[in-house]
Amino acid sequence: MNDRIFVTAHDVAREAGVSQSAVSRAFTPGARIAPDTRERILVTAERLGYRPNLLARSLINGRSNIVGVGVGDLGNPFFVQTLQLLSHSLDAAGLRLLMFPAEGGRQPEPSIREILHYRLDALVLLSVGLSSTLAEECRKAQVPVILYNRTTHDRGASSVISDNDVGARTIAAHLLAGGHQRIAYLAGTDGSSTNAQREEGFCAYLSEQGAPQPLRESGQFRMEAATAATRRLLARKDRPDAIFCANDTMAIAAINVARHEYGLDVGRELSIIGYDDVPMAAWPAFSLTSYSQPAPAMVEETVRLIHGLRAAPSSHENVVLEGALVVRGSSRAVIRPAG
Amino acid sequence: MNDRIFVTAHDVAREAGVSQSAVSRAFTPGARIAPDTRERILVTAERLGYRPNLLARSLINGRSNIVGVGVGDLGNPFFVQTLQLLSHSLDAAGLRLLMFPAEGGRQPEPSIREILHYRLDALVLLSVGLSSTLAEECRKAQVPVILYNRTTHDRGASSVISDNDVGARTIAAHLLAGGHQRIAYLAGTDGSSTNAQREEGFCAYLSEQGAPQPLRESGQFRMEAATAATRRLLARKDRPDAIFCANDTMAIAAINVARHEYGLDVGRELSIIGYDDVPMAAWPAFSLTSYSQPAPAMVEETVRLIHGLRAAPSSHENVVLEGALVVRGSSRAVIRPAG
DNA sequence: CTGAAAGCGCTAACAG
DNA sequence: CTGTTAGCGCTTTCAG
Repeated sequence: MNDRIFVTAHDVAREAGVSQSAVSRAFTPGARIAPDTRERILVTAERLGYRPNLLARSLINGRSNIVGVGVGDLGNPFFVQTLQLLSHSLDAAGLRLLMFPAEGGRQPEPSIREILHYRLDALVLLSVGLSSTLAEECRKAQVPVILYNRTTHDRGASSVISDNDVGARTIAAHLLAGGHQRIAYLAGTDGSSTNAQREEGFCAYLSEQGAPQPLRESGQFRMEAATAATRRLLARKDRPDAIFCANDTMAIAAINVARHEYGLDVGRELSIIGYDDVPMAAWPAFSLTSYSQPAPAMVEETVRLIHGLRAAPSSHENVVLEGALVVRGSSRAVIRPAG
Repeated sequence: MNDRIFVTAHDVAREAGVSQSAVSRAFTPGARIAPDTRERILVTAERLGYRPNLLARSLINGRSNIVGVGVGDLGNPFFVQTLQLLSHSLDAAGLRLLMFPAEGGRQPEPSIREILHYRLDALVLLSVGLSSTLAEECRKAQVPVILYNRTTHDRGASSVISDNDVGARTIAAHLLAGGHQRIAYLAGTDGSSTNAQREEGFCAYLSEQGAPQPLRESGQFRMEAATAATRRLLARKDRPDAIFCANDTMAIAAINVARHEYGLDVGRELSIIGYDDVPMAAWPAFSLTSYSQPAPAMVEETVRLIHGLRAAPSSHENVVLEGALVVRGSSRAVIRPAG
């Protein structure tokens, strides 16, 4: 089955007149080897087109230098941005990114079970839920898990999120300050910690301020569902004057519907607020008020966690970072003059 | 260095009272093994939390089942879409996707040289140029290369593109039919085959029809550069009445500038046409006329090529698919009545 | 500083 | 059908 087409350390050793272990040492950073021997070996290796087989290396030290990344919805620019940042950070840290599609948070799909068979240094789930069976599999396989933009009660899994409670409360305060009377909440995926925290914080703040509870529709964090949900909201007789969307993707969908289907002046007749502050939110076409999640810092923390977990695979840590409200044209900041 | 924390086939064998090779066979699809023996082994393995080490397996059959994917700019939705499709297709084919960041097409960056040390089944470059040194490295490492949305004269590399010449000519015809007088071309990255083909086809058609050559600015296929380039075009005294942008990302940038900085009525005062037909192009906020590249078919072809190349690593193939013009509101289809 | 030798965990003949 | 035996290509003691 093996075609013996690859150049191996043996080939180089024979050609350079040294032992195979000398070749290995020449390619190992801290190894004891005479500078000129090393040089000779490297030259020979270059000439033969030799590359150390990382698979074999990983087999020995039990570490692949590969990080698995489960990605749910790439339709969401926030995760695209995160993936971009993460790929660069991991790359800089000498780690490889093995990506696999991961829908929903139900059963761990076959691919992820498969992926665990590599000796992953860590598994990062980008806004993908961690089922308890998957958590168990990872524990068995000694693969540390890091949830990104999600948390879990499962001990043993780490997580990196921003403070959704503070974010949601800040948005609620902003809307009340703007004098909005009929506020709606466009929810994300039910059962996700992200939606739960944002919804709870939002409702709690309104309640504390004596404001009525918001109308509620679910957009599943996705554009299509959010489009339908917004239509339902705007078709009501008691049409809301503000919609807090649990992420920017849904907020963009809401703007599209409000502006192009209902001809509403977004920012005056209807305030729309998102969450994430994706690059698109700043485009003049949307000018979306949004609560910014610090993606670069979140990714940095993720990579820091990965390094820590490589040393202590069974430890875990839950990181919460601060975000910030970015007010733009899609929301009214002050109370509109009567009439 | 090795902590011996993983359960191995030996452990399972001892526990189940069989040989280690029996365990191997239990996990190999077509292997000759008694059903009940297999069952017993699988149960024991499950209990101990055993997983075959794919690294070791790959070491033997010289094939990692991993496909490397070089990604340049994830700011471009077309590549996000492609990455999404590709991750699913590869997954369905039982292949893993090892992603790495790859800027420009100059020197092969360290990470990609590193990645080659895995026994990749193939290397897919998403709109990333293939330098001749990298091509050489891949040839030496026996890793077949597939360029996606790019071509190269380098023999040995395969490619999957859509017919840029036809696409560009179709757009030119559409603009001429709309009676446009001062046409501009917003170019992509200089030196990329993609831009070269689109520009040549576009200019050739105009020339053949006796129309003047277009104004030209470069937007490097990116939003920021395209924004600046559009400003330069629209600041001219002889402002163009149509801009063909070499991709949708630049077209969106152009629309933003035209509409929000110059207050132009896009589609009437100024026609803007893109290329790729990304999902966003269909949003009412943009309603962008664009030439659709068949991403699903292109990805399908890519995966088909990967399979073929696994069998015959040194062969290669260049695939060209057909696209289609999608006319929307950002361009005028018929000649505007005089006055 | 260097070579010989013993594996890492697994698959693939080879006998039985 | 199953156990034994060689390795895959590399790193890492252990002698020298």
